[in-house]
Amino acid sequence: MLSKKCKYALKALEYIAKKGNEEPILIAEISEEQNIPKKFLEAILLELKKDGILQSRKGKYGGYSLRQSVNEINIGHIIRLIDGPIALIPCVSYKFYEPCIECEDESICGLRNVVQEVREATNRILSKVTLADMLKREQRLARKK
Amino acid sequence: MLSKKCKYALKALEYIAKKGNEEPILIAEISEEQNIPKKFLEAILLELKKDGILQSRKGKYGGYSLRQSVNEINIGHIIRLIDGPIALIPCVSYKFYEPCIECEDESICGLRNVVQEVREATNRILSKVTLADMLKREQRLARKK
DNA sequence: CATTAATCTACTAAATCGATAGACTAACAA
DNA sequence: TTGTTAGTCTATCGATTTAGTAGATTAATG
Repeated sequence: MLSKKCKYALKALEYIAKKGNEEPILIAEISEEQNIPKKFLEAILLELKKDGILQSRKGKYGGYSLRQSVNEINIGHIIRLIDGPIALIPCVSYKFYEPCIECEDESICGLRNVVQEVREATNRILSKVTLADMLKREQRLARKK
Repeated sequence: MLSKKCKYALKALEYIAKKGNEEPILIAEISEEQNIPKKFLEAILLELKKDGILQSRKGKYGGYSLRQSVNEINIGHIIRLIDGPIALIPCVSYKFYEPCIECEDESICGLRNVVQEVREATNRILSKVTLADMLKREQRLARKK
């Protein structure tokens, strides 16, 4: 399950993306509009900045804005950044690979074999979806109503 | 990520399945052979029993055995039983559905739309894989080596 | 230099995870 | 009918993670 932190991150990114890139947006504004605890949001935005997704300016007329384009920002990447591995077991994860302690020989592990398939399927989807896509989906869904 | 508990559950089931269904198997034996803390394993097997997957007998010649056939025991079901939802957000889960508090209208949520796709893909795989399949995969992988 | 707004450090409450201890109960056998 | 065996139930515990708060600090602007 995605953590609240991760959902907050995605909502904040959506909010910033929707407002366009003219001028920086205040943490306080995002916090109020999206109902995210301000102090918590600060930490989240900072993480996104450190990863190069956002940029910020201090002081008056300061705030946050996108550093990457909405087409570059990948949803799977955000999830991994905030929540860590998406894979169900670490021994099938590319980005967070770790051998299972309990497993003597992962090359013959049946569970690993199954979970690897799940991982591939998940990745096939997530690797393609960007922030721009998510916004498009939102518009499409709204039109359908 | 799957919890240790869940991996223990799957390993225990594999162990019981491999030994065949002649006579009940002791918690102590599974614990030693699979390196699972005994007391922890007790709780796990009990859960599997309460769900109807295992059966048990107390006292001498007692122990645990499969109640369902290896073809009936679905891996996704075990994961959901022990760890809860597999879906990345509760609002796309069939078994553990819950609306997102922060979301006003889930029918137009872009994230939900993406995660729903992931869920479908995951489910397509997991709904087909049984304990028997996992054992077969193991044998196939071992032969390939 | 005052104001504004992001950044940094530190802390806390609650929940979850992994595990353990010990009393209790059912099955069997002598 | 009593001792032994082995699963069941209740309770607790330490460590870690999650969600959130408080307050001091730093940088940009006017």
